[in-house]
Amino acid sequence: MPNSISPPPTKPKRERRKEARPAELLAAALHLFVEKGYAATKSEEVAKLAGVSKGTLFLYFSSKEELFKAVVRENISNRFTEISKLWDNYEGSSTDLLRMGLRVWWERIGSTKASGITKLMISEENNFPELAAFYHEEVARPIHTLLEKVLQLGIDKGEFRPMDVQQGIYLILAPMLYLVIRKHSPITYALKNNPMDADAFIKAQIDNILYGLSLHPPTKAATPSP
Amino acid sequence: MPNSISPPPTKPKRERRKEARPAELLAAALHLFVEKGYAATKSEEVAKLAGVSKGTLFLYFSSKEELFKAVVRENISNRFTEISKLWDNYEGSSTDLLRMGLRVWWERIGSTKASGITKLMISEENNFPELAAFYHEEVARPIHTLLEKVLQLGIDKGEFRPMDVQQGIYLILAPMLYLVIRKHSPITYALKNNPMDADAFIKAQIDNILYGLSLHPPTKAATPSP
Amino acid sequence: MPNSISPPPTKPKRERRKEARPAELLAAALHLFVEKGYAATKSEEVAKLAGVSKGTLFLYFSSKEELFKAVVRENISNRFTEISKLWDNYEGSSTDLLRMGLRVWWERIGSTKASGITKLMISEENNFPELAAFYHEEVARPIHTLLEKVLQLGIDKGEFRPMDVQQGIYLILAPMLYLVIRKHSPITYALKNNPMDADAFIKAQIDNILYGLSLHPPTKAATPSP
Amino acid sequence: MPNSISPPPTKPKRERRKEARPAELLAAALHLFVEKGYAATKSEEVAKLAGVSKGTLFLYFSSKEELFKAVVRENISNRFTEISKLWDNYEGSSTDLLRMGLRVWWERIGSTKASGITKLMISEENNFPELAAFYHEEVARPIHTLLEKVLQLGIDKGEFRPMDVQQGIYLILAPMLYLVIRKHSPITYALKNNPMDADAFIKAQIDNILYGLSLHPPTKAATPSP
DNA sequence: CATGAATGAGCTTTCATTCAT
DNA sequence: GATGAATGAAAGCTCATTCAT
Repeated sequence: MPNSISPPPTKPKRERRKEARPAELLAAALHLFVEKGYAATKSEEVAKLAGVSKGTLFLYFSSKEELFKAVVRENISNRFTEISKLWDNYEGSSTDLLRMGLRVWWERIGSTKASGITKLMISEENNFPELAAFYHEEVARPIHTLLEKVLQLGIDKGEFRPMDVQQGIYLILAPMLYLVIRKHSPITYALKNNPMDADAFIKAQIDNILYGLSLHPPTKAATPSP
Repeated sequence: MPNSISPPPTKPKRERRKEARPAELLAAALHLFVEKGYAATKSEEVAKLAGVSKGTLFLYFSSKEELFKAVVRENISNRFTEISKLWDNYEGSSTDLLRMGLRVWWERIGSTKASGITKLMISEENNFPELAAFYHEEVARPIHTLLEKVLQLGIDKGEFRPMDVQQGIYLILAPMLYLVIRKHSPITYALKNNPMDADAFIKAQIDNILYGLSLHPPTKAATPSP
Repeated sequence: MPNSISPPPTKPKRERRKEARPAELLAAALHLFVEKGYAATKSEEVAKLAGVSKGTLFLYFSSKEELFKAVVRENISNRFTEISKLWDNYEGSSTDLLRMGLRVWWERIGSTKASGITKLMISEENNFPELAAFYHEEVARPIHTLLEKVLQLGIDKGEFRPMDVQQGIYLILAPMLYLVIRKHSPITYALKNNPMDADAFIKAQIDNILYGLSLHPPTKAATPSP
Repeated sequence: MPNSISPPPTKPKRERRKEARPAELLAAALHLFVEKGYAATKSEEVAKLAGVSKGTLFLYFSSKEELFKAVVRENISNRFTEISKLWDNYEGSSTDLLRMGLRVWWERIGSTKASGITKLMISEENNFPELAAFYHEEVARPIHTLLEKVLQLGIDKGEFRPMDVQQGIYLILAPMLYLVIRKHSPITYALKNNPMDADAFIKAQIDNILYGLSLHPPTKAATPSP
């Protein structure tokens, strides 16, 4: 080591992306937290997966808890607001909005690692009440509000039957949560001979929901057309 | 506290209650595991909640892991077979069977602490693959089979429309899982101004499910009657 | 002791051997201590092997340490004094005395479990210095003294050559200790294709010792005659 | 303590000495294991004696058992092969080889802490059968083989009388083991007014052995010259 | 800034010992 | 006297966190 006479010649420029570090750590942490759970994920593993040393992790996040919180925060707000705009600006029928909306949700969030956050929150909400509150405020409530608006609009426009909107919301949320949980359940996947087909699932659920919500259910749509 | 007329019962330390211990420990463990998760529950806490010392816990369960497994097993198989008999012997219409079945499930399992097991398994399946397999075999699969039979029978009898039975099963499972998760989610409960009404939820879900499943949906049933 | 008012009424008939209990416990303890070592022997095991409960063990011995001490004491003094008489009263030649003495020692002590005590003391003397001192006083020193006398007598009688008696003692002790250690070494026994033949060993060692000790070694004796 | 002229060196906590740690820990462990036995030595003590914390110990040795094994291995194989070369390449008479060999053994191994390993193995072989097998294979057997060769050569060359070589080996091993055990027996040393003189002991033993082994024992050599 | 060796609080588990029955 | 269920101090080991380099 001391006998490297000449200084490392090739460009000390482009000082490797310092800015990227936190993002890499968050990505690694998301992956592992989702994969193994909070407690079973060792901070050293996260660092290694991010390609840095243990010490560096704590340089950017003062504790494992803070890292966890950052992971949750990171994977929630941003992506979501973007999507909700789609809903806000939609011009078509409420029926189409629901169909489109859930599909887009699945493509952009549900099918990605980010949806693992939901499972994480379910598991850890008791250990991170403050974070759960944050999640509730930033994710659960906005979704509720959004769906509420959509449903109310559909009712007002005469597309949907009059209903307890709250229950209508659950009608939509429940299957999506189910889908997310199954997606992140390796055992279920591994053991079942027929792993779940997310697209078919979503279609069937939407059909059913709309069938139930609509005043005069279009008989065709309700019948699954393979 | 003030109205404790009788003097403090001077609870005798070192009570010998060999028969009762395992059940007490399992109850305590179920409570804490559901409340805080597996990793965050310290074995000494479980012992204390069960009114015994740390050592006693290990007298009955050789390790924390074994305790966890016992908790899962204890709250599953027994209770479960009992219920599935109800379904098997049912004589009425498939529609009624579904209504009745889910209500009974809620009363006997869903609304009790035992349903916390489901949430536990979702959270910990990555850490206990072997146990997850057990759960899958003992619980998930039987439920699937049961629902499959019910749905197929309804289709054969002309009560339900022809459908992809697999998706029909999800139609039923998803809301029940959602209900269970919300039940064990203190934050959701605490924050919402309107905590969930399980009965209303179940009714609404069943109505919707049946509405979608049935050939000629009775328009009345589908309309929530407040 | 002072409060023994009435004299022991002499057997309220065959009251199942209360007197035997300590002896049984000591025997069990000796066996296990020798077999597995002090620390690796659990007091419950000792009790079980003695056919009593854990509590009973502590009824007779106030602690595991006391039990250990009792085991050592029990297996030392008694047996030994008996043997040393043989030596004291011997009338024949010193050569024969040595031959006979070691053989008897092997038969009565060396080949029995009691010799495990020696190995135990070697292992535990640091943890039980007081006991080691006792052992030294009760066993090691008397043996030394005995051998010293024998050797000195042989020298005085002109049977043995003049020598440093201390070294002469070691000449005798070393092989006997070696024999005892090997006897209690299961691994050595298990692995060797040719397990040790104690009689041959003793004979060879005595021959050698006597050959070295004697003034005019009989050339025949030195040659092993199978 | 009073004559420490220089001020307390203010030893820096948290020294980084990756290279040196294992050796320091092994030395500490050897000392304590030999001193107190395996079970009675707490891992924290070992760490403290090595000047590190408990955690550091487990950084280098995955368990107490592994530490023990490392201690045994460390103090055996290395040192041992080195010595056996001396024997292999020896050119002189078998008599001289034995004299020289045992002296060198004593200087390089017997008199050092490393010989405590032998005592350790005797004490712990029941608890570590696998390790005992290793020791047997790596140490006991090679020694046997070595001595066997030496004795057989001496016989073939006519230096030694014909004999049962196996017994001849014991003739040599027994006193050396005795010496090692006494060396590590503080009580024996403390209580005796005349602590053992290893050199005298070895000389006396060798003389005796050679006297017994040789065809025409030189009468002078047999007589101890003070 | 980055590293990774070092730390030690904290957790599981064991087992000698106690004591209600 | 016996028993064995209950106890809790003590030991091994983990891993988030620190800090010398």
